[in-house]
Amino acid sequence: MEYQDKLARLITELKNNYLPFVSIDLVIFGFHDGQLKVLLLRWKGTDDWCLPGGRVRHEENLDDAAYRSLQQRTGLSEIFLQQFHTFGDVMRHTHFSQEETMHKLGLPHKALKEFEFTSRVVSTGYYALVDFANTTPTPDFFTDECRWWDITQVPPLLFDHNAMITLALKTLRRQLSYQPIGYNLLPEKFTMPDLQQLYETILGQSLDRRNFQKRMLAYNILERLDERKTGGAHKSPYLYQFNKENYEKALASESLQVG
Amino acid sequence: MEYQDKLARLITELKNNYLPFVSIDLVIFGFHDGQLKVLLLRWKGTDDWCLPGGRVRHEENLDDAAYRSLQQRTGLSEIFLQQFHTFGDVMRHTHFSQEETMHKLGLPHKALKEFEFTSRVVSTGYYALVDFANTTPTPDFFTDECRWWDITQVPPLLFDHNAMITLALKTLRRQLSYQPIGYNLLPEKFTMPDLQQLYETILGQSLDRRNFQKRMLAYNILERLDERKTGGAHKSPYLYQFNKENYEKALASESLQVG
DNA sequence: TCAAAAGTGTTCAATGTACACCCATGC
DNA sequence: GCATGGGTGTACATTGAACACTTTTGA
Repeated sequence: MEYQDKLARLITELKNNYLPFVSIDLVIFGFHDGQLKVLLLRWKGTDDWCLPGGRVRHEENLDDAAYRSLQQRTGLSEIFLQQFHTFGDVMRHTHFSQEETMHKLGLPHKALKEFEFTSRVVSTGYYALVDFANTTPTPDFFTDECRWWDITQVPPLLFDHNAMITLALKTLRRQLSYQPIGYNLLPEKFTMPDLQQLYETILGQSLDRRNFQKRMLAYNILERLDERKTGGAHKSPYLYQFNKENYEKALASESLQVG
Repeated sequence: MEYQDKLARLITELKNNYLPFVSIDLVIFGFHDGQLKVLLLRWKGTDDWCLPGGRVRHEENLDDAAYRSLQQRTGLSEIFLQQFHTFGDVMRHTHFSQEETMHKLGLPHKALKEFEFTSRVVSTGYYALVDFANTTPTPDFFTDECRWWDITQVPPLLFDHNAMITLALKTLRRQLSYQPIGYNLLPEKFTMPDLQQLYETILGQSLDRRNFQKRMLAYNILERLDERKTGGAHKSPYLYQFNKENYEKALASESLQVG
C-alpha cells in the first residue's frame, strides 16, 4: 500500500533528521476582498482543520524551519515572518485522545510507537503576512486541502490552534502600532483606501479617512505615483508604493508611532 | 568519586525524565541601591558565567519548568515570570567547542555521548522580576556560585546569554509602557521617589519628578498611606503600597498608557 | 539657618480627533 | 446631473513635556 510505504519512509525520515518534541506552527495571514484571511489545512479524510506547521531539522535554525514550512505551504519567499509565542503546555495536544488523533490521521496504531505524533510537543508559533493573490496553498502529506479562511469564520481547530490564531492576531494588532504593515499584504501599487481597508480589517474598527492619510504620509514610507486607479464611479484615487528603504528602516527601528 | 557518581545519576535522570533538545533560560532581574541586577551562575572551577536555566520534564508544562527553576535559584514563589523569546539557532551554543565546554564543566568525554549537554538545544527565555532582599541565590550541580550582577557590569557570558539579557531588557522596557511594574521589585511600602528610581533604572534615563507622580497616580494602582518615611535631611515622602486588585487588573488588561 | 529633597499646579507644545467642502468619475 | 467616494485643510481636545515655588526635615 503506497500510503503506508510513504508513511513509513516519512517516519524514518523524521526519526533520523528532525528534532523530537520540538515543532513550529504558522499563522499565515492574507488579505482579500476587505477580509483578513488565515491559511488552514484539512486532515486527510476528515473535516478537522488546523494550522500549518512543521518539524525542525537537527542542523536547521528554528527560524529557518518556520521559513521552510511557509515556503512549502504558500510557494512564497521573501515574506514577513515573526515568532510570537512558544506553546509548551503538556495538554495542548490532548484536545483529542491519542486513538482519536491516530484515527483522524488514518495512521496505524504502531505508528504511535514509531514517532511521537501525538505526544507532547513544544511548539513555537510564527505569524506571517503574505500576498493573497500570489499564494499557492499546498497541502502536505497528512492533509487533503489547504485553503484560506476568513478570520471571522475559522472553525474550531485541532489542538490549541484557535488560541494560537487569537494570540497571533493580538500580536499583529500591537505590531501595527509601532511598525509599518502592508508590504507583503498588498500588491505593489495600491491606493490609500486600499491601505486603510487593510488597517481597518486587521484592527477590526473603522478609521477616519483624512487622519489616516495624514498619519501614513507622516511615516514617510509611501511614495505617491503619477498614476491613478480608474474604474470607480467617483474621483480616481492616487496609486502609492512603499519606499522600501524607509519601510525597512521603520521596521528595524520600530520608530513609528508607539501606541 | 562522588562527583562522577552524582553526575552519572543526573545524566540518567535527565535521559529518563526530561525532554531532550528543549530547555528554558532565565533572566532574573532584581533591584538594589538604585541599580538593576541580574542573577548569574559561575560554572564549577571556571570564571565563566551564564544565566540560570533548566530542562523540562516530560509531564511538565514549559511555564512550570521555568517557574521551578526560578524557585530553585531564588527560593521565591509568587513572582512575575514571562516568556520573551525562543532561541533556536543551531550555532547558539557553539560559543565554545564541545571539548572546551566539557572541560569547563569538568565532564568526562563519555558524558558527551550520554546526553547532549553541548548539542543543539531550543531554549525559551523567560524574564522574572524578583525582590532582591528576599532572594537566596543558590547554585546548582554544575555551578560554584550564584550571585547578583549589576546589569551594567555583566561580563561576556557563555553561549548566547548576553543577547538573551539584551532582549529581555528590551522587552521589559517595552512592558513598562503598558503594564505596571514594581510589585515584586519593591518592598511592600515604598515612596514615590523609590518607584521613580526603579523606573529610571530600568529605562536607563531620568524622568521628571512631577510628571512621573501624576502619571503613576493616574494609573490608579497606588494607595497613599498615612505614614511617611523619615530619616532624610528633607521633607518626608509619603509611603505608598500597590492596590493589588487594580494592579492585577492593569496587568491583565494592558490598559496603562501605551507608548 | 541652611541644604536637600518632596509636595503641588500651571503653561506650552505636540499629537490625535473631529469635522466640511470641493472635485472627479461612471452611470 | 447625480450618487459615490477621494483629495485636502482647519479647529478643537487631549496628552505629554517643561518648569517654579513652597514646605519639611536633619544637621
